[in-house]
Amino acid sequence: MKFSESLKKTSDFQTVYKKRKSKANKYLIMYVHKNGLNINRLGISCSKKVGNSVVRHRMARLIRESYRLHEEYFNTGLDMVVVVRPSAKDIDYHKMSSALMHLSNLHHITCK
RNA sequence: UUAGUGCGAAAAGUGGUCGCGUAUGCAUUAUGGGAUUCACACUUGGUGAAUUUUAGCAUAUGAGGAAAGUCCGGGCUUCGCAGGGCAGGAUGCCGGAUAACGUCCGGUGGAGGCAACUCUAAGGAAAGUGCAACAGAAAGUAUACUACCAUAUGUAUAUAUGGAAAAGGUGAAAUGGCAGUGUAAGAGACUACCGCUUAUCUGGUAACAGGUAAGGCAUUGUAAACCCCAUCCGAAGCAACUCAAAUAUGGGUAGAUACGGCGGCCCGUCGUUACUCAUGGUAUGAGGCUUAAGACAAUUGGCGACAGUUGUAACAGAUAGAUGAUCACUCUAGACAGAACCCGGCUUACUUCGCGCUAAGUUU
RNA sequence: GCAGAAGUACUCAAGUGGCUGAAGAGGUGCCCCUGCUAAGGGUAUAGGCCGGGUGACCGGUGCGAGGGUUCAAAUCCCUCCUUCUGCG
Repeated sequence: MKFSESLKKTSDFQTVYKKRKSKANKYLIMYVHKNGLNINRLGISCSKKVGNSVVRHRMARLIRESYRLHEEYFNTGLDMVVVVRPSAKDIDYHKMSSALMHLSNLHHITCK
């Protein structure tokens, strides 16, 4: 990913959560927080309620792939945390991608 | 064909486009990629040159049979260590395999199944201690409620004394089983068969099996109760541990009344520098990290687990954690499920296929 | 990844082989108190699930699940499941 990194520290996750700026739909919850840098940082959270390790890993891959293919549409300077909800465990890439872009539009962080 | 039982194999495939980890190579002052223009051959597209822009590009390779549960065993690392014992824990028919095991293989006894076959914590209760509720006369030193027999009293019922432990009843379990002899009634009191115990013979490495003789039945069950006997075990775990080590702490040297804050200014007061050494081992980085008691094939030995020899290919190694997305085609339409130091097992989850064997039915 | 603990009525829980037919507390039901409610006091039955009975009640099963040892298991042993905790 050219303009982005992953969000790694637990404290980074906590700062994003504490802003309490969240939007949600049936499959995902998204938290957004301005980080003051010129890159985006993406964090993915997927609890054990969603499924076993194979399912959780697949969810993370789908979100990362959808973000990568739509990367140029996003504004820069953002920390994002995407939480996967249990109803998302059976969906395919197209639904996941549309769900992610839907939340991004709700947050007004896309530039096109 | 149906039902069952044992063993083995695989874990969708092919191609295009975009994307990720690792290794190697070439680059990081024009090598490679992208874009534009021109030329060549020309169906998409390819090759060469120039300009411009960018930091990468090319090749190879990349999750499992259970990677899972963490139930056992071992390697490895650190700590401890002259040697031994106690405590604690584990195992427990016999023989073997193995680095080791609670695993595996081959046997013995027992249990289940018509059978193929499967299961089996299977040492010791005459070393000692504990426990056995309720019921029952009595639960381990045995004992006598009903009922039986004899004698005495008595018409009889019944009462007292004695005999005996077969029948009834209780219980999970009642002091060998069954038949006969015997007797007042009975009893291993005696006899045959079976069981048990002891001694002994034969076969077997052994567990054990088979036979002979004697005893005359004592010696209930429980050791997944304590325990006894035999064998084994030091503890912790890659978040182990090793190396480098910012900051910090302490010391030394240099430097200067320099700079900043308080203040109108001076005085005063507070804070601040550079280099170097030591301590300690945090943030962070690197190692540990993948070639190993390894896999596959052939062959030799062995009933087998397995061992020996030869040959072949030798590439996951991430660190908030890499295998994905999408399009097309094919088929049987794809279950359970993701490495985290590494191996050997066990257990659990689960899809499909093949082969052998057993029973019943049908056909020839 | 490694190491450890727990699971019993609706809730908190006692119970370490046998009168558990499951103690105790909270909660629930009824009554008193009050004009009404809360608080307080008194009292009673059943305790989950299945089957039978008009009913009182009766039978079976049940201590996370499944096996085993034992005459007998919530308790002892084994294998799974779920929840929680610690280690940077």
